[in-house]
Amino acid sequence: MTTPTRVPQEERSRAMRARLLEATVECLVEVGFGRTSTTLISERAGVSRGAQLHHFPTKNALVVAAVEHLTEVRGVELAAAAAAVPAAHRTRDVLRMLGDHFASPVFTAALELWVAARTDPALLEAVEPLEQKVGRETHRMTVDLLGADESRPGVRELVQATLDLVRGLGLAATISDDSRRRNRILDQWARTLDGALP
Amino acid sequence: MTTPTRVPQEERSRAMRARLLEATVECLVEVGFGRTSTTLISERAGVSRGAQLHHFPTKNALVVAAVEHLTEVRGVELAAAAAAVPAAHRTRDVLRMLGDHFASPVFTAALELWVAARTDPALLEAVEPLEQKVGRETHRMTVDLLGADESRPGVRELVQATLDLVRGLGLAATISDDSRRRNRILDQWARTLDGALP
DNA sequence: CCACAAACAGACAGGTTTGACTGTTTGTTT
DNA sequence: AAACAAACAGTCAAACCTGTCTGTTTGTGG
Repeated sequence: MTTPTRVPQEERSRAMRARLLEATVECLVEVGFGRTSTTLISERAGVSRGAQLHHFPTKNALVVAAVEHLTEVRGVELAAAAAAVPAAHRTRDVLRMLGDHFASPVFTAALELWVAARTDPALLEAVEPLEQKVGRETHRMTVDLLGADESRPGVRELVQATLDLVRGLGLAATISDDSRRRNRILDQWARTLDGALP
Repeated sequence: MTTPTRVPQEERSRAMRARLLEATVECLVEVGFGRTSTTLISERAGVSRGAQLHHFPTKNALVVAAVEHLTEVRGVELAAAAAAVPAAHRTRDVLRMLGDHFASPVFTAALELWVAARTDPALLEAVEPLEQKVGRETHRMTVDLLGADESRPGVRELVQATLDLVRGLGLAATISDDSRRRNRILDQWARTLDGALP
């Protein structure tokens, strides 16, 4: 008796793909790349194996698409976080924001892909350019937020160091998330940076 | 007619285990944790599957032993590198030494285990304490090499930041090893550190 | 020299994973 | 409405991985 709600193919397809990509990222975070099987993903997404194979013929196709999706999400989250940084205590708060992002699940998922890609040429091909893109964008954003003058010698390197630092902190956070330690370090880094930059 | 060279059991056993552990680490570096199978390890080590299972009944036993072995190696390599740092340009050379270590294959292997351990309780139990130990030792060594005075406020955090920075640089190096970029960043950080520390 | 235990070798079963394949439903187009 | 294509469902074979098991060799203690 239910009216067979008509749903256009394109939308169905898009929803299905989105669910699969979301599930893939969730699996990466929760069980890691190694144990993330296509079966697990389809179960988690509530999608039949047939449908999954229809949209993503191989596991690699699915994972690569997930990489792209994740890059999108990371960009959006970063931009949102950047917009929320207040004007006062600029440096400190910018660093804390970066530290938080690089300790979040999206970064964890990216890390899993990053490490997996190291020994998987097909995956590397997808991961490397996107990661570079995110890296460049993050760098530009950070320079912007800090109001740093990159024409001065050493400034560019300090910003890069800052980003590599939060990456290192993010890595440490995946095993033992000690946000107090992280913030202490970042606060001190902020003071040092303020002394060295302008 | 060859004299059947008599080799005591203990030595044979030790050599066999060493070969297996070496092969395990090599596999971690070359194919990653995910694709590292017990079969692959035994092939690579030139050890029969039976012998392998005799010395390490389960895969986990083997990997855990490899973690311990790797920790040993990391400690030795770090100590050796530390001893080789010259007296002049202290800070710069110490940082470059750390940067090199965290971009070396031993770190790559440790990274694979680190990431895998995040979602593998049994592995985490073995990795976490050893990693903390290495972390503490590295910290102490760095403080020593830099002649830093940790009683001053902020100094401890700066040393921690330095170590997290090289960790982040090491992570970046696993995909695109750009040692020039790394050294530029570290050199600048050395200058900043020299200005901030004493 | 003999009995015993450790070290070693290789086959085998149970379980997973992947992607191919066949068949069914649903939307679109004419 | 009919023909067609896309979306979806579920089964299956091949490959692989792990750990058990049986059998053989080699060193060691009596």
